[in-house]
Amino acid sequence: MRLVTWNINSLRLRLPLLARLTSDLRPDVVCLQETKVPDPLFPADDLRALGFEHLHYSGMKGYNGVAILSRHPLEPLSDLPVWYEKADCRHVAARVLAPSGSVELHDFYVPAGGDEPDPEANPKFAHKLAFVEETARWFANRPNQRTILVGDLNIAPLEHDVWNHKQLLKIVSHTPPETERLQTWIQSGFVDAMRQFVPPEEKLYTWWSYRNRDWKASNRGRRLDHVWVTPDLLPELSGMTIVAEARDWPSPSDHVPVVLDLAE
DNA sequence: ATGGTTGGTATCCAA
Repeated sequence: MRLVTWNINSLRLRLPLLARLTSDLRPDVVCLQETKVPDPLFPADDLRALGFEHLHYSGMKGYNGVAILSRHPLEPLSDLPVWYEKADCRHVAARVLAPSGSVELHDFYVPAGGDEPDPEANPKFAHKLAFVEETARWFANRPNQRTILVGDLNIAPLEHDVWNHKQLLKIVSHTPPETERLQTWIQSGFVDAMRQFVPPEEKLYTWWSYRNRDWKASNRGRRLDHVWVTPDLLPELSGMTIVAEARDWPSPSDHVPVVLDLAE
């Protein structure tokens, strides 16, 4: 099974890029974040035309929004918590009935957290910290088996998940309060699937800001997008690819797709 | 220290 996670930053605007990704890589399942489309306007017909017959999504006007697109049948998980008492379309989950064995799949879009890394002064940062605490607690209190958690978690946890560790310690996405909480979350039952393929001492990015004139030349990236799996799935992992060239596609997202291959 | 760009929606907010 080939799984992709991608913060697409407007699904409707980037449907042609999703079509390109689909024809280039033939994913079985695609998890999207920042779809920015309310459910009644979700482009389901376009996605079915790309081969994704099974769709599960949660979107709202203007912001956020997550979606799972699948060639295999989905059984949505309908009783998910409302994180931070805000129904703001940051989490969907479903059981994927793949021929190689079904898996439980969670697709997250964690709050970005604003600019000021102080929960007292910045309510967005307080929201982000609380969101990660709540999700960590929830996963710690349930059995996690054959489960995959993906998404834009908006935190780069390791030193080499950012272009300059020391400089970014005070920048939201790489501050200790965030990386510590992410650590607690992953320890609720997961392992970092991307780092199974690339050692922690190697730089690894999935996002490059729009604000750099030449993203490739400056290469000031961060690994904000993640793929976690429960340890029982480790023997089935067969490959991981960051589709960095997508950052140069016409009208790109600032995030690039991450591909995980699981054995047939 | 500052500003740089993009998308959705409405002329500003969020990232």
